[in-house]
Amino acid sequence: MSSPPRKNFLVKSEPSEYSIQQLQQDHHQEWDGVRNYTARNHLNTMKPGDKCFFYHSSCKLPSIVGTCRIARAAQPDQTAVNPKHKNFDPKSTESNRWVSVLVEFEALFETSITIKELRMQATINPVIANMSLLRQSRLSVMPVSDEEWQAVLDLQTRKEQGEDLEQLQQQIQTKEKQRRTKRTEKVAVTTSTS
DNA sequence: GCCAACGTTGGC
DNA sequence: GCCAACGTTGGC
Repeated sequence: MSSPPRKNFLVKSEPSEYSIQQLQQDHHQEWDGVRNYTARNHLNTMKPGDKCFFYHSSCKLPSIVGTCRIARAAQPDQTAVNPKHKNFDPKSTESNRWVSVLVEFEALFETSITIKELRMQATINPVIANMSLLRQSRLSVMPVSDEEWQAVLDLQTRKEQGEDLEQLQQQIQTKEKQRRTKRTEKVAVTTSTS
């Protein structure tokens, strides 16, 4: 019996709250405190072995900074029904509606991929452009397709090998601008000679 | 600190 | 079920 195909996700955390460096030290961490239905639904689809990009949000350089694995499927989020916990949800005390998963450290990227780089790449790569991270900026737990997963890893490898992802994009933009200018000039000439 | 893009709440 | 008001997220 073969195991179901691995799925990919992206989880966000403010590094001032909980960073990937902290996860690297802890090895495992209960991913609790998610209080959004869409994000929760994604938590519920997670299975042990699934992979996640770890994203640092609300910081100097918002970036995909590494990866982690799902170590345990979703179970009721105990912090939601604990009145003393900062993530206590008063409306959850009767029937806890929130869940948490257990994540396990996998890798810290040598070079992070910033949201800025992703947005630049999005203009030339439709796979990147379609990522939930760019389309639903407020979602904290989201699926990542195999294609998207690979595209980000490819970017990461290229950056690690010294390629300037923003520089490349600027060159392309300059070329496009030149093409547009040429076209405009051509039109201008055609118009003036007619 | 600003603001856009949402998600949630509650009156009707 | 609609929608206005309000709250939150997160990039900049």
